[in-house]
Amino acid sequence: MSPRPSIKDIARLAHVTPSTVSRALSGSGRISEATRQRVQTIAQELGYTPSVAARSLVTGASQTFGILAPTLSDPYVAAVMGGIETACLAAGYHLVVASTAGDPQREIEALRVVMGQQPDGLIILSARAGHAYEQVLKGIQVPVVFINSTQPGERVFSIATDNEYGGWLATRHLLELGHRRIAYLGGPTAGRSHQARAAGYRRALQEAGLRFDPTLVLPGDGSLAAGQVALDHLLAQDAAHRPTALFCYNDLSALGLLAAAHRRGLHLPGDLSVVGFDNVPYAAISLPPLTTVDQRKEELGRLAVLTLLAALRHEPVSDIRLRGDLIVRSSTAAIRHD
Amino acid sequence: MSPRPSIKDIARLAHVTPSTVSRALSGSGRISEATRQRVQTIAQELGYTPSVAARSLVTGASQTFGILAPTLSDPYVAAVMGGIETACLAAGYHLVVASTAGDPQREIEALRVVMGQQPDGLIILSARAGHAYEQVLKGIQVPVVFINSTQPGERVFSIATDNEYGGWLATRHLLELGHRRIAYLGGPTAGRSHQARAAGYRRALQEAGLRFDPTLVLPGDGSLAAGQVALDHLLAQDAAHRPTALFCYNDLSALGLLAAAHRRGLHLPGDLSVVGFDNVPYAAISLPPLTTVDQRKEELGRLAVLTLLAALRHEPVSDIRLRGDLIVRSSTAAIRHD
DNA sequence: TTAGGATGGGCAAACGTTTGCACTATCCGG
DNA sequence: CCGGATAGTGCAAACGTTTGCCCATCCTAA
Repeated sequence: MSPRPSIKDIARLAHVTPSTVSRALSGSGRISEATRQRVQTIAQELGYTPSVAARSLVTGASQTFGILAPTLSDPYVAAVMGGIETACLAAGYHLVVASTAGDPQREIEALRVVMGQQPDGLIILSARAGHAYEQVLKGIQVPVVFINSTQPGERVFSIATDNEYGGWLATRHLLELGHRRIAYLGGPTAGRSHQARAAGYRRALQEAGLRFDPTLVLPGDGSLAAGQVALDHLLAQDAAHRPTALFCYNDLSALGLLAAAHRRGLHLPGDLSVVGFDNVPYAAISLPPLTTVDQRKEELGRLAVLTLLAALRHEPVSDIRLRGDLIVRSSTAAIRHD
Repeated sequence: MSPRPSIKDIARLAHVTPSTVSRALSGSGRISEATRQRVQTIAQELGYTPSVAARSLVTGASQTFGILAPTLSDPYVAAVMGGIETACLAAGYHLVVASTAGDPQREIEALRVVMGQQPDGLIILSARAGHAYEQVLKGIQVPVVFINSTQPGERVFSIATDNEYGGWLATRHLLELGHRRIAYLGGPTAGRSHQARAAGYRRALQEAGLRFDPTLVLPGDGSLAAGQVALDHLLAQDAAHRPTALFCYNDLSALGLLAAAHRRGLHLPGDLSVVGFDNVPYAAISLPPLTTVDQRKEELGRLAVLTLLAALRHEPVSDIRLRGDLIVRSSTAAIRHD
């Protein structure tokens, strides 16, 4: 097993110096066509691949982006990663990933690990930013982009779903179907995304000339269980007062509610129209398939990479709010007039 | 924005040479306690992080594993990645990932990209191995481990779910519930995994003293649609002959069948017990929740890393077949005796 | 006192690449 | 026929680290 061929091996075989080989391979500099051909052929035959280590040592750029994510096994994260990966490959960048498991201690550790690779940029996926990052980020010289969270700092950018718009979109859809008593099942109360979605919900109601009724806002935490609890809550109300439609903070709680509704013999969307948020894979095959707001996850990832790329070229870049699309399925229907 | 501090900067401040700094930081070599302290303090203050590029250039090891996956957005891949990532971080290794999109052309490209980082090992997740990899793999000096597929070669290993066992497990569960007419909804006919699961199914039947009935094997391809088609197929048979239980190649087709069954008014598990394979996240919340064979995905990833680590230490390693667990939920029930 | 070992640290080479500079032909115009 | 531009290539330094080897210094024991 011979050691990997280096630029010197090629040089020897081609009867030129290493510098000529470098130029011939990179295409930069003035090189005769003949030499270029010869060198490239030999490189091919030897199965030469340049040493990134050596290259980045001298150029100072690693052609690598670092990714920090709470976990890789979550479908949402996975989808964003997919978008990141595709865009990176296209731009000739590599990806170094580390997961933080949501553990603040490991966040620091993961950041250290990733930075060790000297990435040219950093992408951070983290539900709750702040805290740990705040200080550490100051010591970082490369551009950073947060996905669906923000953080102040220079050379720090943000790509996020427009949650307010999404909430508005979902609610307007229900309004257009004729619903007037529309409830909102909330998410983690401290979360920005929950508040933004709630704000969109309220704006839509207001634009429709409806008064906001606080009793129609159900507490939740975005879990499956939250959906089931919420259903109990709804059924406890007397039928006359019961909302005819429900916008859920996310698909997970909406799906939990769907399952519970099914067990309780509630007919959807006849008895209740439900809209989720996220468009998780399962929403397409639930019973009934769930109307939801798609968080263009791949696009989030793609834009993050593009932002990094632009920042590296010192082009002016600004934060991006991405508007999702409403995916209408069968969990919503026009209100019954009976 | 000053350039990252190097070992030389520390050396200057500590009034020692770079070599001493290196030794003090790495803990190797004979260094006085006082010097070590001083150097480490200064390194800390400067926020020094070693240049992996320079280090791997001289040591020849990059402390990096390369991952090749068809995509990152698939939940199955994501789960395996999670296991890989955790194990890597624990071992102090980095992760460089590239996705192949299942495109043979891009597979080569991705492999080239990943190898460019000079990883110390390679993990390949690819449903269908062979083809593209066969030749390229020969030129690779580092150990390689395939997950859920195999490939001959030296320093090439394999970690795979024991599909035969899984098929046997699922079928035996149904047998223990009293079922005697048990159908199997197949997967992609060319796939090894499909054939192994089918083999397990047959072995279980045989052990129970039942004759294998080819008409109980339904063609499929592992898609949602396949499950729906399969249900039509089942309902077309006259009730007396209809199987009372069904083992599906994977959860996806099982879920497709569940949804179709629901639409057709079939009562599960009363009219039909269904077992899937994979334990996708959604299986836990389907209607009814799906009994399935768990593919210990995180464990697959973890073992892949461990195998690589062992191979790098030149310890003897062998391929691993991993046995999944049966997750009993509500889509299976004892046969009705009526 | 002195030889010998131990201890602490410096020197310099090496890893594989890139790139500014210098150098030699060759070519062109005058 | 000569001067200068230009094309093609070589030289050597530099990137940040690790590590084998050597050199002081100091301690210990005979």
